[in-house]
Amino acid sequence: MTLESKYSAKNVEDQWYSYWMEHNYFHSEVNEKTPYTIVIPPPNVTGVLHMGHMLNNTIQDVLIRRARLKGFNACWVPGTDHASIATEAKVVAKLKNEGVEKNDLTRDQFLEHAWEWTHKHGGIILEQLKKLGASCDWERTKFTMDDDLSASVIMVFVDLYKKGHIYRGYRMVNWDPEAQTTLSDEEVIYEEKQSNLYYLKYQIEGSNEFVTIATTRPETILGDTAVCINPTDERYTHLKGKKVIVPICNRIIPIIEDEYVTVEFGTGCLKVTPAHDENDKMLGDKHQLEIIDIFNDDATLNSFGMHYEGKDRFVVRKEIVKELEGLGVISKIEQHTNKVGTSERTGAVIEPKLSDQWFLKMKELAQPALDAVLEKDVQLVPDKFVNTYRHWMENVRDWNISRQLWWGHQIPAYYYGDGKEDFVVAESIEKAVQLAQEKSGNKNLTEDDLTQDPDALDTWFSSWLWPISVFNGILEPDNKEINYYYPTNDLVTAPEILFFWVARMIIAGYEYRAEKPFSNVYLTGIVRDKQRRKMSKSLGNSPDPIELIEKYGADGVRVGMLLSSPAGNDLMFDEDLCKQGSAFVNKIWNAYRLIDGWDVADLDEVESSKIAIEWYQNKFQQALVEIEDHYSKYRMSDALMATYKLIWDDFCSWLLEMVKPEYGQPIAAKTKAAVIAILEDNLKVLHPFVPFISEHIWQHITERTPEEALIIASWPEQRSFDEALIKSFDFASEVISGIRNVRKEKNISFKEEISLSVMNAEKATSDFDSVISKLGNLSEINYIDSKLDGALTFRVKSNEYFIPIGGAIDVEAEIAKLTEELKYTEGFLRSVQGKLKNERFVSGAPQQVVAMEKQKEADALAKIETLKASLESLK
RNA sequence: GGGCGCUUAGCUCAGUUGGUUCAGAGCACCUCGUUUACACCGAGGGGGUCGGGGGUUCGAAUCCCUCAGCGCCCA
Repeated sequence: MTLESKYSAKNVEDQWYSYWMEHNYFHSEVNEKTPYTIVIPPPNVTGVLHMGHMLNNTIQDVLIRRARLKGFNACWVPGTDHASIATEAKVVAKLKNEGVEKNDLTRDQFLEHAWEWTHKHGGIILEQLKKLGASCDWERTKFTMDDDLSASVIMVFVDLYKKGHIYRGYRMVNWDPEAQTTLSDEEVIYEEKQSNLYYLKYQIEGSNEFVTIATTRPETILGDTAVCINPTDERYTHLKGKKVIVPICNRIIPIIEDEYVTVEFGTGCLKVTPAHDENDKMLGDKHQLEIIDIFNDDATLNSFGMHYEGKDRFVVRKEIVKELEGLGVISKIEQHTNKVGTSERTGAVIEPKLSDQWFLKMKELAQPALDAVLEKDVQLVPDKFVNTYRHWMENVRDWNISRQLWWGHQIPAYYYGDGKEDFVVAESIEKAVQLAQEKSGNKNLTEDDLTQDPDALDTWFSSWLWPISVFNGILEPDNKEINYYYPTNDLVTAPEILFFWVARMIIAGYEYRAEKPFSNVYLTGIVRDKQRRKMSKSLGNSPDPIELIEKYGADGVRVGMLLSSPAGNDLMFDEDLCKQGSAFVNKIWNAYRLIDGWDVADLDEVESSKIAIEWYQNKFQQALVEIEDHYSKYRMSDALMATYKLIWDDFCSWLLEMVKPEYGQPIAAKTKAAVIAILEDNLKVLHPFVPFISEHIWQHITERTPEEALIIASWPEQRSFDEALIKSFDFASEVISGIRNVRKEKNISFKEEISLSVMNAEKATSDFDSVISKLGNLSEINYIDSKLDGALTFRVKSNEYFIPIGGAIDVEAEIAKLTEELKYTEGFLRSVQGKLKNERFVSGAPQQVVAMEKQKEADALAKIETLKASLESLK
């Protein structure tokens, strides 16, 4: 196989992804090995890849590939969820475009369109993940509306209902009038808005007196059923027990007293609209007020809106203000900033609305999930999220699981009468009939008498089962797959859905498996642009991931994503990071081209190569420990950076330069073999980050059978290493730097050989002399006892090095340099001695620390001696 | 209003129980270099009183208090 001089990511990546697929390396089956399992956070089935997915899935792929190399039975289950709100909204919009209204269709007709849409757009995102190199077990791809997963959802609903955890309640919900559905609290975004505070005068019944209330929503006065004052507010004592007349509709409503009212806010007098405000609802319940709902589902006014019937709430607000002004009941209008809830999905202003909803009681179910995290049975990474998690779980509210949508799992509740309790919950209509007959005592009930609840379940109500249901652990709780793969190991997801999804999965895990769903939760940051704005389609500030991959290669993009993504911290994405990633790939490529180009000969191994290889083998082991440590703490960017520096600095800049034969010269066969062996270990460590180029080079080194592919190779074995050898090399590298500096200062070309003499006060090992010689292009290294005249000097610790040069030495400059070094070292010595003179330090600090300070003192003294002697000889 | 967290080099961030020159890394920047793997390169270099103030300690980026700014969650 010839080697391309320019690395072409695209060809290479397509080639090896196909190869991996062809040999089914991603597939996992239950076997005797230890499993390592990840379930993908299922993206929206009709969604497309965005930067958040890129980050998230790169991390998962790094983890799964590493686990595979470490010999685990690695299984990464991919899939998608049905995203009921988002998908239904898209289908509705598409139909609207074609002139079809959702309400003109039957449920079945609509679902047909939705499925069509799903089949047409579904799974694109999974294909995109392949471009990234994701090594998911594609044979296991799941969708939350697959038959088995749907059956799991229904079964769980019925089960929880039977256990008394699910109930039906008439509650204030966040109504999205545009999507015409309920949103959970978490799907509502509160935005600060500039609005008006209107002061309205309500006439006191049987009097000419008025009372003034303040409101931001004058249109809701038509739903007012009381006015509330604080019982301690002396301004209104005389109003107690009286009634007021609501303007326009002239409804007579009571004045009630409650400490809830803030005396200082507005006029200290509150209008109460129980149907349209959460707090007013609370007051309404407490004081048994009438509830008057003035809105239709699309937020236009209903018949209670009188002459405004059919008009939108915001239109009415403007018009009613005019009418009120005309009536002379507006006393003033103030500017006011308040927080307005808007829909995360449609952006519409949320309308609080009372309706019948299904709720899941959370308190009891949440307890084991809370304990699991507090006891670190489930570990959150980074653990700063534990506090947030605890706070949420301790104050958990019941989960509203109804959505007024068709796309999703229809709630398995069947109504057979008009009474509040005239319903049953069952897996199928047949069972429902049976239950309904029993419950009603009416043996004549048939399927035709039953109406299924039209609402669908919240999408999270299916994805909370994901780690169980993908292995069919709900329907067949004792099947061998669930027993083997569950609990999974790591979950990688965004902190935004810690409560939506992660907490609920843990809850479901304990409820249905009596066990956690995963051991570790790695919470990634949010991908933001340079201006710290969250990347989003609407802002148009997100690069197209597929274009990025085409430009920089998947390996390059993976490195780019990981370079700056510490766990839980937001990632300020910058294309330059991908550039850096592809530069790294390029570096690896060229290093291999160099090695590959060496001609071998039956030569003795040269001294410098021998020691260089020995050094690198030890250095590699040291790096391996560090990398392992970073992985164990899920510090992915640090693990990558340690690998990056190992390859770029230690392998390329040092090792290869040390063993590189002169141009055109052959290399000892033994040396090349050793370098190749080292390269192979490097490739294994690189593989999780840059799977494509590592496999490509691996396969090029020699002919490999499918069983020998890098993707299923074994991670390098951890062995002990010689730290002293590494330290000696560090010393030698300082000597080499010293030589380079002298060359640079004096403009001595690298091609020109020079001689080096050393006064070895440190008794440094000569093991690396051959290396110093080679990289410094030295003609010789002399060990001497007295100073060399007419030479340039530099020092490493207390060793002094001399480079004789032709021509005069600039004595003044040398003296200046030495004086500078002396001054610095003396200052350093003073600070060290200051510590050592302090009795409380010597007695108080640990022995080790004191010993180190003494060593520093000795080193400094030795160096000062060297410097002084040099200065003396120059004078 | 309540809770949690953050502030270290131009940028993005490490810095584990206070103690190896601990003030670091990568990028960016500056200088030099057409050495035959790589200019997506090589060799060097500059740059921070660790947000301000106070305290504990022999010793503080690290612990405590306080002020300022920012972010997130909940109400």
